[in-house]
Amino acid sequence: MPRVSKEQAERNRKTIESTAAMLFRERGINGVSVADLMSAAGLTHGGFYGHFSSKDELAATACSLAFEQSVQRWAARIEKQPDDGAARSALIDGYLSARNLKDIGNACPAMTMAADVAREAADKPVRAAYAAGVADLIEVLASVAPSDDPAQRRQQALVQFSTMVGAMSLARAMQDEQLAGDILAACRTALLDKAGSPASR
Amino acid sequence: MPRVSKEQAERNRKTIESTAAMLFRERGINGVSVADLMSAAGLTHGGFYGHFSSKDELAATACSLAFEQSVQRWAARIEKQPDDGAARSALIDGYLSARNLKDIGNACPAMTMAADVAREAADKPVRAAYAAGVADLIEVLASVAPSDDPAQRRQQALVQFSTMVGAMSLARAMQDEQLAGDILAACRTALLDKAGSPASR
DNA sequence: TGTACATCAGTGAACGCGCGTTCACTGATGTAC
DNA sequence: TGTACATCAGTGAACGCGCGTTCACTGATGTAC
Repeated sequence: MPRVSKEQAERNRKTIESTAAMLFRERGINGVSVADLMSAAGLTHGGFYGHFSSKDELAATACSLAFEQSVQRWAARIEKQPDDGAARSALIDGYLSARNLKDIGNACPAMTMAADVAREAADKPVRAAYAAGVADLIEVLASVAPSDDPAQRRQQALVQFSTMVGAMSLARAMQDEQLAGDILAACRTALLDKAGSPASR
Repeated sequence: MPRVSKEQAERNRKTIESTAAMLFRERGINGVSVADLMSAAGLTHGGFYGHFSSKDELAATACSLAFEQSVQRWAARIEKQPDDGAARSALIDGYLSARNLKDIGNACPAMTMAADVAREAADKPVRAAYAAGVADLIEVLASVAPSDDPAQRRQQALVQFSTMVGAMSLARAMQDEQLAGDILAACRTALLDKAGSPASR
């Protein structure tokens, strides 16, 4: 059983990272023990420290990975749309969907990890990873914002992103309540109205 | 030292509740141990179970208390304003202030406790307390929303509240970063522009 | 009002448990010849 | 290519620690007379 090939070891490391990226979003960093995580990755807990020096280090790596996946998913979605207005609508619809609510493990880490990160010490590596990830997502959002002025596009992206993150945070805490659906629907309507360009609607 | 008067015991209970309402917002429910909490309240941990049957029960009570305080603070602020537009501006400015960011223990529980609550089991008492609290805050917000139609006022309140909660969640996770200030400023500008009635500006 | 005693709010040691992390060990992998 | 052996990825028991909760105890409070 022990001593696996270098290729397999590297695959195991990637599995641990992507498993962590999902579980940390679903249950929070402190809600997933190293033993839970390794078991979900099909390994035993002792091997963890052969790949990472601490759980904190993995938290930062997993956070970066989650943001990277989100950025790529957004970029792919934008590319499929005919123009910026349609791209904005697609991003908003995808973000505020009920499907996204039920699949927290793959949802936007800016929303799922905000509280975890806020309560970590300022020098913990996960904080830097989170801040960089948020900046990246905002940049993507700004790249398709309606204004012609770059500074104003960024303002629009900041507001739109805040609304999206807040709506999902609130909706998730309600869960089966009807209020969750109301929040998502109201924000979807408001953001689409404001974000849609004439060309896209 | 032991056996304190009934009045003192009741005061101790209130102290535990209000201390929990602050600490749970600051550090999260799981980030505060019963011993931490009781010590902050000037007592020892063993006495806790004379007041509450479990930490879960206190979490619900503390959550309700935090929302109650927020609702009352909002109501008091609204009463001081000449009209609904000014009231909206005052609420938005207060919510998205840097002062609020630095005083998480007294900040809006909808934002500080969202992730904690979302990860609790659906039948935990804190979830019901949170959902009820959010509904209350939204009602207050809707009572001063700009539209004449009640249904539309509620939509406006849902969107505005989502933006406020999202902006603070993101800003808090950034902390000393400049991006935190940018987010708050952008949302303040956007919400005030949209929310301000002609009478108030 | 004063005395005797039952009550019970608060104390602090102790419980079982799960956490992050360490470490001696195992045996397939990778390498030297 | 085949053999001998060093390496090291993964295992699982063990560590110290802090958690939520329990409980025997203490002594001021509250009450019966």
